[in-house]
Amino acid sequence: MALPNGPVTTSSEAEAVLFDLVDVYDRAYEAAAAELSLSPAQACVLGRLDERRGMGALAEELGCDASNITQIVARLEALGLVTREPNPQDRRARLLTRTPRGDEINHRFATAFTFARTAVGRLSPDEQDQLTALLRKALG
Amino acid sequence: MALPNGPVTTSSEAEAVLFDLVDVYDRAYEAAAAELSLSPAQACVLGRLDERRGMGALAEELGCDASNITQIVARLEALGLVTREPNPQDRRARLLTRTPRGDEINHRFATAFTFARTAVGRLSPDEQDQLTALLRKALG
DNA sequence: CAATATCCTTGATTCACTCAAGCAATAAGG
DNA sequence: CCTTATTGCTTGAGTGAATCAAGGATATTG
Repeated sequence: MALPNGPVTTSSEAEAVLFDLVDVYDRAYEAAAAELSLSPAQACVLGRLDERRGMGALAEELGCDASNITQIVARLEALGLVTREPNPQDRRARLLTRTPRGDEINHRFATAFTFARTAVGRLSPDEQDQLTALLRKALG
Repeated sequence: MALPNGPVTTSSEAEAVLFDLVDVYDRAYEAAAAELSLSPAQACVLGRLDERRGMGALAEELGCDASNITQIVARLEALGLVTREPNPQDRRARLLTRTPRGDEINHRFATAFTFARTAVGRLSPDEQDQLTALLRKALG
């Protein structure tokens, strides 16, 4: 498990609950990935291949170096979850696609990662709307 | 930057905002640590040494292997931010203490990590209470 | 068509993390 | 006491994520 990101000394209850939420979320994500023998990074990349796309696009979206993607995708490819085909339009580029097995694992991951669903499910529809509004405001 | 933990396909707006929050929080934490040339794990450990304590206590609280703590603390010690003194009561154990410089860096980190403070600060006191209550309920 | 920029990979390095082993010291049981 | 755990931490080996610097191949631009 990755160490939690916090807490810094919290000066309000709201901050403390915020930290708790993030911590529990992150751990749940990691645990769900682990159930499928994936690292969080692998689960993340796999989850972003609903449509085929290039490595560069992923790197930009995820805010990391392209070589990091190369390396993560190489492992996903070795696991048979992703293919990396040449792009006919541009032979420098590669197009990433989930294999059927990749689709299945991704789906199982989405099922295993219940945290967000469960948490939101504890709230009534009205409360869900309130929460959404409050978090949007807090995010600025 | 660590890759984000998500999104899984979100089925509700609330889930999507939740993911956003976690993502922005985690990135802000990492960025604040980076400002002080700390890794998130180092910032985390440093932040939990308000009182002197042993390695085992930390490992348990953080839910990781003791050897992980050994290694992170070794780096913090090499940076002069933490000392690892023998425990007079139990000579197997070590007592971790922040050095004055460790205190200063920790304080600067807490100052640099504005995200939670800022986010909560965008809400009125009433809204903060609502958010706290909603998140507590969502966390179950 | 030459210079430049883009897409990705490789190699080197650092750090986080885990597991298995082991050492040293304390605690427990005969 | 004195063996036998058990506890607290470290070491070593291994994996993976991440970054940076360099480079190869293809596109694009002047």
